[in-house]
Amino acid sequence: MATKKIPKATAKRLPIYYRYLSVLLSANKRRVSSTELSEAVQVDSATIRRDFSYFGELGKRGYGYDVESLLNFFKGILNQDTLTSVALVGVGALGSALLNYNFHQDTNLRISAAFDTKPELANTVKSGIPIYPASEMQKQIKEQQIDAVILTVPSSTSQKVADQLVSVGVKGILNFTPVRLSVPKNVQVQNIDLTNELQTLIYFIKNYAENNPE
Amino acid sequence: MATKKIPKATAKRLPIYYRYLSVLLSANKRRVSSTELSEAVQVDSATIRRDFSYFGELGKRGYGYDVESLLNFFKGILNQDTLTSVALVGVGALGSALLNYNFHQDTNLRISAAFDTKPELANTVKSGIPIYPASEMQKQIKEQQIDAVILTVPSSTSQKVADQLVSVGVKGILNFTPVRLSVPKNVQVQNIDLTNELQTLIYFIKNYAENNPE
DNA sequence: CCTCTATTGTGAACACTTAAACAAAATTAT
DNA sequence: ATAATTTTGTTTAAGTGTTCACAATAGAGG
Repeated sequence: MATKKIPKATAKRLPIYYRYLSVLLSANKRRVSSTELSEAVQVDSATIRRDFSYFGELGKRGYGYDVESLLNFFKGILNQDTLTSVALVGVGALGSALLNYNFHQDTNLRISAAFDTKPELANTVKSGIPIYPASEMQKQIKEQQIDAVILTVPSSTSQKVADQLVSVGVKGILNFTPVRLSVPKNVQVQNIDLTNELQTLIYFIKNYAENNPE
Repeated sequence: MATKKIPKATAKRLPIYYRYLSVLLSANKRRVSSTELSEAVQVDSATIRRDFSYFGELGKRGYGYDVESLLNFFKGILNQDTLTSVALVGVGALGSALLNYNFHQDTNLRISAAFDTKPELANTVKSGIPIYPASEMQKQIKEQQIDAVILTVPSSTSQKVADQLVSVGVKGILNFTPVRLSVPKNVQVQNIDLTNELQTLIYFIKNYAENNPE
């Protein structure tokens, strides 16, 4: 394991830091303090320093952090020095939008294959990504050694598809279906439930008017 | 304010409970225990009981919870007894997919208007939702008294658009752009950063693999 | 009726997360 | 060179969230 146990809350903020550091580097900023970072990413400066400290002493007292070396450090932590290929399963409206989404612009991530059951989509190319028939899903995922998949199939089939993916070695699923997938403990699931997010937002509007959650 | 202070973590789980209770009711289940719920939604049963207890004593000892009355109770809590209209700003690939997404199927939420700067989209209808030119955004939002907005514009304009929305009384933004919006404290922002989610998933795969297949 | 069983609701312990505060250390100014 | 300033890294404390464990209690079965 590359690093020792980083708190989950910290891990979830790493991409936020990474992105903002890229912005700073593009703007030719040499150094940055935790206070400056704090304003931009809206995380308390003490939390930022604490987060960084899990990885060692990355800054200099009285100076701050060197943008370029910090960015390079996180590049390693976030596996951004090698290209990671992911697959997308379910080329409906949302799936198509994600095929078109430029993950590769900000990160060293790309969707290298998509799968769908609709015969008319089989063996076509969308946003530069080949779409294979569902029947080839397991074979392709094994061959391409893909271990992360974006799941945008209908809810009714999501558990079945997840089982198939797990059986060919997929280790992580970005699950856009509202179903709470049941998978082995060594498989990571990240849920993005759009309806829930919207419902939660409305709830917060009505009930937390004074505060600023998240 | 409808309810006393509900912990944020609890609030975020309410839509999950709500959805599963709907499923149970459709399946004509009369009663459910926290243990059963726990398996379905993958939240510890004690956590479920604690969550419910913030709203009072909703269950019966030795029996569990009555599905229908619990569902109706949460329906009120989650403002599901009245229709809530939201707007969508930015009809690109992702915006279009969300216009097509059937929020109204599971919830009493619908997108009632969309806005975009592209002249060719102005005054057209997509997935049954009217698209207005950006110039009419503030007027329409005021007139329709919309207080929640889905933001799917390019990053470069997101803060500017957010400011415009806030100035006409928008109280909540579901922000799909990677920019951390700066808004007054009484405005809620819920961020969905697709790149971050994918990056975090990859990080978890590499660093939190427990290697305990079931 | 009484006994047995199931399951809640919650006090208390534990775990995780955030943030205040400040000594230590490096930079910057004089 | 020295003093003033800045800003880190970390100690400590407070705040949030989760889970255990069990008394309290409702329902079911004699």
